[in-house]
Order: sequence, then C-alpha cells, then structure tokens
Amino acid sequence: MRRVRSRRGDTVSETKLRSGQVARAAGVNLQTLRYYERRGLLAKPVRSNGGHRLYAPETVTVLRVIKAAQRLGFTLDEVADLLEAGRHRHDRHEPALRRRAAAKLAEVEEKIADLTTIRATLMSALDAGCDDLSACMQSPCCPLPFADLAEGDHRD
Amino acid sequence: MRRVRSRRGDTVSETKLRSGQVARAAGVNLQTLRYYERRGLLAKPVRSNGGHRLYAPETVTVLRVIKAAQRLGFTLDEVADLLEAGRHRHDRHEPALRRRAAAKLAEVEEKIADLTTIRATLMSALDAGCDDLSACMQSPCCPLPFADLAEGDHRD
DNA sequence: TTGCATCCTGTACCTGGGTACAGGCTTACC
DNA sequence: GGTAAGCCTGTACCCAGGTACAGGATGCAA
Repeated sequence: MRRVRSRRGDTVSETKLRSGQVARAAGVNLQTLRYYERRGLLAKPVRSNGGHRLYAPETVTVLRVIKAAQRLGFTLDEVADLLEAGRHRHDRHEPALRRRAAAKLAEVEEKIADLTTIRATLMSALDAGCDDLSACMQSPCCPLPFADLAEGDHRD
Repeated sequence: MRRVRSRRGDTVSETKLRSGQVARAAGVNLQTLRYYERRGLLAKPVRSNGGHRLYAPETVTVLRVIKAAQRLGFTLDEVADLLEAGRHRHDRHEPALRRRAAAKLAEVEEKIADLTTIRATLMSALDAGCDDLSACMQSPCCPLPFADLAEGDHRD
C-alpha cells in the first residue's frame, strides 16, 4: 500500500479516501454521507481497522451525480432506485433510466408550463399595479386571474 | 337572522359558514383551516355560543387566494405577510405586493431557466440512449452534462 | 329528546432532506 | 508517546406544510 499526502490528515492509502475528504470534495456535509448510506444511495464502504470509513474515489462522482439528479428533480428515493437499477442490470431488463427520464421529462415540462403561467400572472399583477392581495382578489376591477389559478387546483 | 338550508347540517345563519362548509368549499382539510389560523393566515373567526367557528363567506375566497399564492411560489409565511401588509395598509406605506411580486417574479424566472436546462439535459439523455446512471456518468462517451450540473451547484 | 353529524381542544405524528450534539475512539504528525 | 484533528455511534432535532387521533361538547332535524 503506497501512501501519499496532500495536507494534514490526508495521508491515507492512495486509492482510498476518508469520509471527510469525500465530503469536502463533493461539497456535502459529512453527516449527509452517512445519511445517504442509510438511505441506500451510497454502498457501505470498507472500514479501516479502527472502523473509519474508507471510500473509493469514485464515490465523489457518485455524490455529484446524486446532487445532479436532485437538481433534475429526482427525489432521493428515485435516485436510489436509479443507481440500484443501473447496478444490477444484466442487459435483460429494460433500461430503467430511459423510462424514468422520460417520465421525469414530462413532469419537468408540466412544471415549466405552470411556472410560465405563474410568471405571466405575476407580470400582469405588476402591470396592473395591484398592491393589495386581499383587496385585489375580491374586486372585479383586478385583472389578476386569481379565480383561474384558484379553480385550477387540478394538481398540487 | 334568516336561515337557509342546502344539505344536512348546513342550516346556519345566512351569512356565516361553519368550518366544515368552508373547508369543503375551498377544497382544503378542516385541520388546515385551524393550522392557517394558528399561522396567522386566517383571522380568528367569531364563535357560536357553543364555541364553534363561524366564518364569513369571503373566507373561502381567502383560502383560494392562499392556495393560488402558494402556486405562485410564495411560502405560507410570505402569504401571511402579504395578507397582513394589505390589511393595514394606510396608503402611506409602499405597495408591498408589488415589491414582493417583483422579487418573486425574479425567482420564478430563475426556476424556469433551471428547469429548462434540466429539460434539455433529460432530453439529451434520452436522445443519447443512456440507460445506466452510474455507468454513464463515469464514461467520457456519455454526452450528459453531469459534470456541468454537478459543478453548477451555484445555488440549491 | 334522542341520535348522529359535526365541531372542539390538545397533542402527536408524518414526509423529505438533511443537521447537530454528546461522548468516546482513531489517525496522523512531531 | 503526546496531542489534536478527525471520525465513530446513537439519538435528537430542524424546516415546511400539513394530517391524525382521542375524548368530549354542540348543532340540528325528526
């Protein structure tokens, strides 16, 4: 086992990182690593003799991917599924990622549509010079489509 | 006090609604009404002799507006502030709604921009036929901008 | 007046995504 | 071998935005 060093406390097997290093490198809290481990997003790492976690460097990438997937709108459960699905894929099940990505794409498009409506609403509120929510909403002189939005509680 | 009826249990002063009626009319849970009251989103209603809440019919509109504002991306605290601001506005403070709507508009536009990136990413994932998150993310053959997204943790 | 729907209060619990803390053990460097 | 940084476990807590439940009181129509 060759050893390398970078800064204090970073002397460790060349191919293994300690939890703090991983957390720093990925920009997450140390506790979050253990949380993800509990949630099944990170595999249980090997341990040093003293019981300290030792991670493969790829873990940092995995963490970045988890964060990216969260930004894509996946929940942690969904991310766990995706990672799991990828992990023991034997070329015989269907590509889980494709299916889910397609579903998520639909969700994202719906969100965009909603936000676009919302943007238009806010802009017309500004245009119209509305400045009192409770007054505006009740008077017919207010051009805000509060009613539409309110009725339009189709999902939420 | 004239009395009217619609269905069982709905006989009540013409101008006052019981909590269940309000909740049903606004499409919210009864508990949510009390929750909003605690949170300061709904004024404390008058009570019957027996202590039952009696709401003005406008309350239904207020609830719809709260839900609409939530859809506009306001938190309950923000909504409470907006309602409050509108309530004791004496034509001398500035129009709170305008200011806040403008701020919220900026937020909404940022969300739309993010989601648009996300949509593009998901679409390219589908295009490229990626089907394994953990494999894709590590190989240079994968066109997914995971790294970009991962690095791009500017906010979140 | 009876009977049941509705409502009351208070308190506890839920989801999702973490974060904090206490008390003790390891690792690393000198 | 000393000393400090770092890590361990377990448990508790945080936020928003509610929801659920127990045990009792009211409202109202027949």
